[in-house]
Amino acid sequence: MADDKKLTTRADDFSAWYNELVLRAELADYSPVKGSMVIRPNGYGIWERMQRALDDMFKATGHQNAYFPLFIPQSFLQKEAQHVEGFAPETAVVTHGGGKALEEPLVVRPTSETIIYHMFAKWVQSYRDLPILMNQWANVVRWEMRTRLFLRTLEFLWQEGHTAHATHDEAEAETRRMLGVYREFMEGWIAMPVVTGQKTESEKFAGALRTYSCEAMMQDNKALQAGTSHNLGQNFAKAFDLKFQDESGEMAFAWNTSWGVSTRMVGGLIMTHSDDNGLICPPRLAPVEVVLIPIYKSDDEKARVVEAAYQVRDELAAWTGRGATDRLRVTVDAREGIKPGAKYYEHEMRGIPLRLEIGPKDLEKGSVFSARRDTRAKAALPMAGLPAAVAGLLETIQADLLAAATARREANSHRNVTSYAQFKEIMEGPGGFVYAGWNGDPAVEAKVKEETKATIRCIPDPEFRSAQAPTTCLVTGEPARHEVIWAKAY
RNA sequence: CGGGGCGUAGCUUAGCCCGGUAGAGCGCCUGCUUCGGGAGCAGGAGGUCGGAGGUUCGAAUCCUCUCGCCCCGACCA
Repeated sequence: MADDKKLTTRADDFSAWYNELVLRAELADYSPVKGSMVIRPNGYGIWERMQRALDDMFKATGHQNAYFPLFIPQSFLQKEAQHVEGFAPETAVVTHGGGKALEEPLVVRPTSETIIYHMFAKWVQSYRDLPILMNQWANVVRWEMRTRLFLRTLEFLWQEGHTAHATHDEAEAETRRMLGVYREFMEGWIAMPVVTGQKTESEKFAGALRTYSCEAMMQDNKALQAGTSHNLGQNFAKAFDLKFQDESGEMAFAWNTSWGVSTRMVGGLIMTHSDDNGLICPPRLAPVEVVLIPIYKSDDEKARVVEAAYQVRDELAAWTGRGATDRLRVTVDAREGIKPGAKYYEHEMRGIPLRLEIGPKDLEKGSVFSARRDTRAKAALPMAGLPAAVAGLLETIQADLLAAATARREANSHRNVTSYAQFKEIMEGPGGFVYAGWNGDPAVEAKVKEETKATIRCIPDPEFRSAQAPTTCLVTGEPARHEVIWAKAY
């Protein structure tokens, strides 16, 4: 068997495995422009399902979609000091249009705070105009030096929520609410467990008061920041003159929040679940949940089996037990000239959660043969009541993926690390999340990053903290101000 | 931008050191036999050897320049 049919294994070279998987599962491909990628239908289908689920959740929490322009006057970016410092180095700038030099260059948005709060300022006069709860689905451009399919590309797709409130507390509640929405989505749909928490000063968003994030652990034990939610305070409101008259007639600056998740989550999905045979996609996000493969020898068998396969497909697709709008997503792979085994490998590479085989023996027994993508467990399923059984199996797969990923994360989380030497050993060896005390000094973060490449991923929310809070700083031995999570990150 | 690899058919690559008819595997097309874990046989299509210049009777191969890609680092969702 030719080696080029197999992926590089995760154990051999995680990075090569990831790249090969993305290309071979036809999720994405390199484009002619360095650092940009084409998202192919298999990958875009996952993104579309992510969008739909998130969009429903945003609407359910009172947000409306809008769309703001791609081009932002360069001067806008400069109005908030932290913001320009953070983003100016990585912007693409348009200097010419229609064959002429522009009077003012236009920045291709790296994020849209500036233009959105400029517009909000036009729309808000009174406290009665607040809150504004808005979201947009858009592409943004950040001129990154080193890129990686889905994880970091020059251009990427995301959503950015932007809100304006009358009070700090309301903005803070919104910031936390949306972080919770992200967590619910990541765990419920991507089956990717996350630790939520607050970013340190050095890791927070440029221009924010506070940044919260969802941190996931990939199979190489590195952390992936999968989503962020920012309490922007009044920083942008002051920069863009976003003011309102409050109930007592006083003028006040609004309080803003912004929050975003991107196509990077597709990379997170891949690196959370997949194996050396290819993609493992959680059923709820899989464009195709079930593939049916007819198996036959003679022409006579073929006719019967293929017909039965299409009947089963129709029966599954017509089933409304999951709700009328959430039908089972099923296809039949009746291609001729390709042996069943070859089809198995192909669908496994592409991550279809459940395979059903239908052959003469199954027809005789009134059953179909099922094979799970995640565990590769196989079992016969009776034809009677098949839709409910399939739906149940898919739910089991979804739940098992989350459980397995959570168990893996916990197995690679270290909670009783008290010496810096021990910490270094972990970071040089297996890696993972290290929960430890920190004295709150940014210089310590910088030193540890320099020496081990690990950074503070977050100050975890209470539910993630250790039963016994660490009392001393991992590095200096001084009293700890926070328990933090250290890890190498993407 | 620094370090390390690499550009030969759609993909993976041999050939390069030592210049002399561009080869293989996979994939693709046609036909027959196959079909419950990557099928076999027969026939076939597919190449400006990344690009430009130079050396030479002759360059995939030697020299110079150049473009691009991947990996590692600094930066980041």
